[in-house]
Amino acid sequence: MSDVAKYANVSTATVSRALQHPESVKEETRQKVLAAITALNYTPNVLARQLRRMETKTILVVVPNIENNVFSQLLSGIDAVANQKGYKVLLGNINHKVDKIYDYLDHFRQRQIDGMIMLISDLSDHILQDLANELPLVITPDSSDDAIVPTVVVDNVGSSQRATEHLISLGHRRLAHIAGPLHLSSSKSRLEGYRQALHENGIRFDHELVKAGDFTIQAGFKQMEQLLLMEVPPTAVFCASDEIAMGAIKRIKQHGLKVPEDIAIVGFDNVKFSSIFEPALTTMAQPLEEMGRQSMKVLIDRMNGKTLSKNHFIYSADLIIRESCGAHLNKRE
Amino acid sequence: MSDVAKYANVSTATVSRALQHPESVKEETRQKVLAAITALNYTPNVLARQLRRMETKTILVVVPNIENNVFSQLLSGIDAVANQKGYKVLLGNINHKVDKIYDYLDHFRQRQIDGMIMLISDLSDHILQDLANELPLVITPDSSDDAIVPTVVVDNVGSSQRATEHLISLGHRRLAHIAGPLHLSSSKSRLEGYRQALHENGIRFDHELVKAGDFTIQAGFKQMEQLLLMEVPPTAVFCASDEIAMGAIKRIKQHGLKVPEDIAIVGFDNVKFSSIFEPALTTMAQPLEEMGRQSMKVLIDRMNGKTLSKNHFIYSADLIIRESCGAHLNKRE
DNA sequence: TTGTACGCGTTATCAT
DNA sequence: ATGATAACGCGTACAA
Repeated sequence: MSDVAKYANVSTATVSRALQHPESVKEETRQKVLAAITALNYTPNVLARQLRRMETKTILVVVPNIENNVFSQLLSGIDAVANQKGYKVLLGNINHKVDKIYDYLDHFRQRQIDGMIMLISDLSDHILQDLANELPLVITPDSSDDAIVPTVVVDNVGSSQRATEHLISLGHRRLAHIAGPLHLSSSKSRLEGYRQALHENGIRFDHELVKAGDFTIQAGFKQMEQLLLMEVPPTAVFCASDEIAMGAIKRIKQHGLKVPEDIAIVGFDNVKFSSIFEPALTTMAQPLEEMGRQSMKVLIDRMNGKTLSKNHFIYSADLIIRESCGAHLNKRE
Repeated sequence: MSDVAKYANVSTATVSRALQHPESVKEETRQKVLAAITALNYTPNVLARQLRRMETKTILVVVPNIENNVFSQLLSGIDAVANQKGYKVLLGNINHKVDKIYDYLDHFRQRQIDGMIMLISDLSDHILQDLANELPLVITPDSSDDAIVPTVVVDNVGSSQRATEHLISLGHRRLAHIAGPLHLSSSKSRLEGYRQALHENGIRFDHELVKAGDFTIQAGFKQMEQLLLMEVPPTAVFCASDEIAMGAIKRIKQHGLKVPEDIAIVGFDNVKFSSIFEPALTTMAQPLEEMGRQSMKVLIDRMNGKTLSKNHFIYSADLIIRESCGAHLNKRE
């Protein structure tokens, strides 16, 4: 930079200004500086700038597992607006080991990041709160409703209620639910939506018909097995994720039954493969990429010190009717 | 840091030494410093350290599209060893827009990254070469064989040959190939493997039986359509990716034919969903996570200035036999 | 073994 | 509108 200054016959301060606050510099000198810069092929040292400004223009995204399509879609949205706004995104794949979050927290303590988006909610509320007091933080897509931390979520209760009601409208009265890990609030909310749908339609809630595991294919397979063992198995199952739904369907087929003829299924997420699965999954589509974008936008506002009028952004999921629910067949009476 | 120094009655230099070169400091003073550090709850400012050392301990991973399971698996492996070795990984999702790579190159010019792993090979060889001269660079999993840049790849030719030979061994003589984008060397190599398998088994290579698109389900669907239109359609298809295979199978079913009875299919990648697809995909499994790990290891060596005896690391893919190839049925004669 | 002092490349403050 | 200078926090050459 001092070379540039010399070459342009100005001080380093002016060079800096020409780049940072072009309006505060005479057009003529600005041109001189610019010329010098290209002549010497100078690029600013961002490290020094960061040290001076105490900011990194970098955010950290903590993700439970990149290989899950849900998270990669969110990540994709986050990355898109981050780039557009000049932020870099640091990947924090904790691979389901919650403890690893603490390692990443050091990044912040050492001022290596300006903010953070968490794609996981396993942390207790007060830890999150402490964190949020220290640095700009946004949580998505799973968060308890009463969090004071800004969140971007889908209306899990309402969406699940609609999914369940769709099955009810198809004539089902004996509906099961395969939930995700019940310590996650999204799982709890989806269960709650299922329960409300039953309630409003005068169907008794039965504990036996609710199984919980994690969000994987394997869990769906295993929980469905339990359901099939019942004296009177359900005629429809609302699954808390598409992967669960796929696992469940696989198990049903193995049992010699058909989906949706014998048992109807609705999933959640609208994961990429849900449309080519057989039968194609009826599912609740979360606008994941959009939610990722919004998370980043909220975070940026936060980092810029804007006090937001709104802290929680709630999206609604779309019911995508395909084959696994049986809506395309004759309705039952 | 100066606070720590004061608290411990030493100079800042000693504090620094106590942390960087513990052996060059008396045990007693080291303890004093450590005590002061915990007492004041001091954490070093990494930015300043980086400025001083001119290194960031950060690498950039350029990925064509995070939502693709192949890349997220690689990323997962990269991230794992990066963390372990104290590196941060910056995500560069270019979303198939090759031009965006140039934006990321600025990160390097501005010394924001120490090295780079590219999960894409669309760049011409000499651009890559130029890049590699400027900074540590590793390319995976798609790269031309003659690249001077370090690469971590799968043996595409050999693997594809084995995949094709598997179909031949099942009695097929009229085999088609649906390739990926032919400007990618991995696509070219897979086509070459297919060709060699035919050649070595005395089967004439027929241009008509080779279709190319990209690696997506949609492409597989579309290319299979062409194949089905032929007067004598193939009895087996080797697909350059699992997604292509899924699309192709979908089209075949729509046509009223069965897989593998009427047409046998082999895919490539062993993507997560390939095992629950119906029929379950026979495919070539790349050790993607391991390849990601290896890429990061090679990059670290590079960044440490080690001259590697070996620049190209070639993994072999495993043939995973499931249902889509028909091996579980009676063999044809 | 430890302290002094400089420099890494910027940017902000204060003068001019 | 511009220049001189201090400061960001650390690591290291040199001196002691």
